[in-house]
Amino acid sequence: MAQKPEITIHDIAKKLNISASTVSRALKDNPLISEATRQKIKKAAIEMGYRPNVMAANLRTRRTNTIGVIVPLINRHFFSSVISGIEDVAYKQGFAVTISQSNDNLEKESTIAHTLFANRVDGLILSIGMETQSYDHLKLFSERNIPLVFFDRIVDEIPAHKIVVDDFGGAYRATQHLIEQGRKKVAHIGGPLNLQIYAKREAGYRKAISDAGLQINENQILHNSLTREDGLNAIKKILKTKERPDAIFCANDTTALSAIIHLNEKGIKVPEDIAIVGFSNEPFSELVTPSISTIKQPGFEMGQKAAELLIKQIGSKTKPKNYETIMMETELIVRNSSQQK
Amino acid sequence: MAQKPEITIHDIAKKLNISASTVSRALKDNPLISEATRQKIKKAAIEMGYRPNVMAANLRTRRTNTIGVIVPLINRHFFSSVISGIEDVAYKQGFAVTISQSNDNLEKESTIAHTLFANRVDGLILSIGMETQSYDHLKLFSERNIPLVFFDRIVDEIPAHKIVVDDFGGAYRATQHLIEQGRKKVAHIGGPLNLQIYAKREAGYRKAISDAGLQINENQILHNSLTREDGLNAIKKILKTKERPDAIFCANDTTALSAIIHLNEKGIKVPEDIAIVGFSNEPFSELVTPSISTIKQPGFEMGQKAAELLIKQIGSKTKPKNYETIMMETELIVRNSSQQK
DNA sequence: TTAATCAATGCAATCGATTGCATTTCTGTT
DNA sequence: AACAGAAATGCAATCGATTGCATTGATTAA
Repeated sequence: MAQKPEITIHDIAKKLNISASTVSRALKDNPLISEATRQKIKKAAIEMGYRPNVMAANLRTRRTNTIGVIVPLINRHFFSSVISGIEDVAYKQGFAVTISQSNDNLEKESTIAHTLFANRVDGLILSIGMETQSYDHLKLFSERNIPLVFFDRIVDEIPAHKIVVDDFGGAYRATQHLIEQGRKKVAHIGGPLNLQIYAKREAGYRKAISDAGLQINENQILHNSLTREDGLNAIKKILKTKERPDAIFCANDTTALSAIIHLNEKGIKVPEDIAIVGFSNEPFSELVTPSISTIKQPGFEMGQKAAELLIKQIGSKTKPKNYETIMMETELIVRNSSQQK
Repeated sequence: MAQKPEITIHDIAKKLNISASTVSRALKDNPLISEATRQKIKKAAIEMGYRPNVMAANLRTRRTNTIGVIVPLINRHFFSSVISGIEDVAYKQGFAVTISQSNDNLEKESTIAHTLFANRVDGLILSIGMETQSYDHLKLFSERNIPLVFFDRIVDEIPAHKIVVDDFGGAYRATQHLIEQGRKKVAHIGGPLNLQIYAKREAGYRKAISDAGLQINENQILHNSLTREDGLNAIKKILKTKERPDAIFCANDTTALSAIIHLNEKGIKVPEDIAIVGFSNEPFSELVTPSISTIKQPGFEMGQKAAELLIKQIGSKTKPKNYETIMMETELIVRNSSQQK
C-alpha cells in the first residue's frame, strides 16, 4: 500500500555508514553526539523524508506524551472552554491531547476509558457522565498509577486531584439574588443527585432559602437530566403545582431556556411573574429574550489548572502524598430573566 | 511508578506452560486454537488482570484502528454534529476516533497533522482552517497513501474523497428567498475566498441576484473571518454605504447574529427595514429575537458518510481509482429575520 | 613514550504482540 | 499397527526506536 517506503533510523544509518544508535541520539539532540555527525544525520533525515515511528518509541519508553480527555459533550460551551484550557497548557509542554465524548452514556465512557488506557495515555482528565455510578473503568487508571484529574463532575470515591467550581456558593448566590428581588417562592429544577455538582447546587439553593427564613415547597424541587425536553416537562409540572412559584433556580441554562420559552408561549411574564436564573453561562443565555441570568464558571482556567496538575503528576516518579481539590470561584451574571429593567 | 506490574502475554504463557503465540491467538479468537485452551487462557488473562499493549500490537501490525479528525472548532454546532456522525460509524466498526481542533490556525493544524501522522492514524478526516493555504502537512498523508477524506472546507488540489454541501445552491436559495420577499438591494457578508465554501456561497448569491435581474453593489459585498466582531464591523460598514441595502445574506449565522444585534440597537427593524439570512443553522439562530432564517446543513449525515468512505478506503489495499465528491443537500429554514409575520 | 582520561560511536538487548513456518499431537483409516 | 492428514501448538523473526554498557580513537598528563 505505501508507495514511498517507510524510512527508519536504520536506513539513515546504513546510508551514512554509522550505527542506528548514533542516529537515534543525534535526532534527539543527545550531547554525546558530535556537532558534525548530528548535522549530517539531520540533513540526511530530512532528505530521505524520515518520519519517526512514535509507536515504536512509545513502546520502548513507555510514554506517549499524550493526555486523554473525556467529557460528556464537546459542544457544550463550558466543556469546550475547559478543553481549550487543557490544550493551551498541554501543547506548550509538548503533550498531545486526544478528546473524546461520552454523550453522558456509561457504556461509551467505559469503552473510551479502556481505549485510552490500552493506548497508554500518560494521564487522563475527565468529567463523568450523568449515568456514571460505577467506576471500574476508572479504577483501571488508579490501579496502574496513571495520573487522573477530575474536573467539574468529580468522583469522591477515587483519590485524585479535582478541579471544581463553587457550586454551592454559586447556587446560594443565585438563589439569594432571586430573594433580593423580592421573590418568596423559589422553585428548583435540578440535576441527578448522584452527581456532586447537582447535589451541591441544590444544597446551596436550600441554604439560601432557609437563611432567608423562607419555606421550601418540596413539590417544586424537581430532578431530571437537564435536557431541553426535561426542562419543558419540568416547567409544565411546576406550573401545575398548587402555589405557583414566583422564581425558579435552574441547575443549568438549558432548562432555564426551556422554561423561558414555555412561559413566553403561555404568556407568563419573565421576570415579572416568574424570575429565572440558570447556571453555566452558555453563549445562548445572553441571546434569548429575556436574556438569562446565570452563573459563570471559569472553564478555560479550570482546564489549564487540570492540565498543570496532571502534567506535574506525570512528571513525578512518586504518587502525590495528598490530593488537592481546587475550588474555583463562580460569578453571578444578572440579566433580564431575573431583574426588571 | 507502576504498582501492579504490567502483565504480558508471556506472563500468561509462562503461568500456563504454553507459548506466547498460543496466548496471542487465543485472545484474538483465532480458530486454530482449541476451545479448551482458549477458555483456559481467557480465564487466566482476566484473573491476572491482563491488559493488551496496543502500542506493541500496532507496531507489529502497522495499524492503529484509529481515525484522526481535525476540525477548526469543536464547539461549533455544525462541526460537533459531523463529529458525532463520524463517531457513530467509526465505533460500530471498531475504530477509535481522536478529535483535535485547529482553531483556524495553520500552525496548530500543521502540528496536529504531524502528530496524528506520527501516531500512525489509519486515516484522517478533516475540514481545513481559514488560514490554510499551503498543504504540505496534508501531503504527508497522500504521499504515504494514508486515506484522507475532506468535508465542508475541502482542498481542491489534493486528490481525496470529499463531502460537501451544496453551498452554491444553499446560497442561491437563501438569496432568492430574500428577493421573493420583495427585496431589491441585497448585501453580502462573506468569508475568505480561499475557502471554496465561501467562494461558492458568494457565487450562489451573485447568480441569484443576476437571475432576478437585480444589480449588485460591489461595496456591499464584504469579506472577513466571520467572527462575531467581524460581523459587527461589517454591518457598520454596510450601514455607512450610500444606498442602504434592504437585505443581507450572511455566510454564517455568527455574522447574521452580529448584524441583528447591532441593528436592534440602532433601532433599525429586522426584517422590516433589513431582512437577514444566515448559514449553518447554529442552535442560537432560533433563539435570538428575531430568530434567524438560515441554511441547514446535514452535519451528522456528512460525518457518517465521511467515516464510511474513509473506512472503506482503509480496508482496501489499493488506492481508489477515482475520488468521489459527494454533495449533500441543504435546506432553507425561514424564520423571523427574513419574513414578516 | 605510555598510561590515563575523555569524547564519540557501536553492539545488542529490550519494549510486547504478531505471524509464517515448523513441529508435535490427534484422529481416523486400512 | 502404521500412516496420512488434520488439528493444535511452538519457534523465532519482526515491527522501529531506545539505551546500558562496551569499544574505539583522540587527547592529555606524566
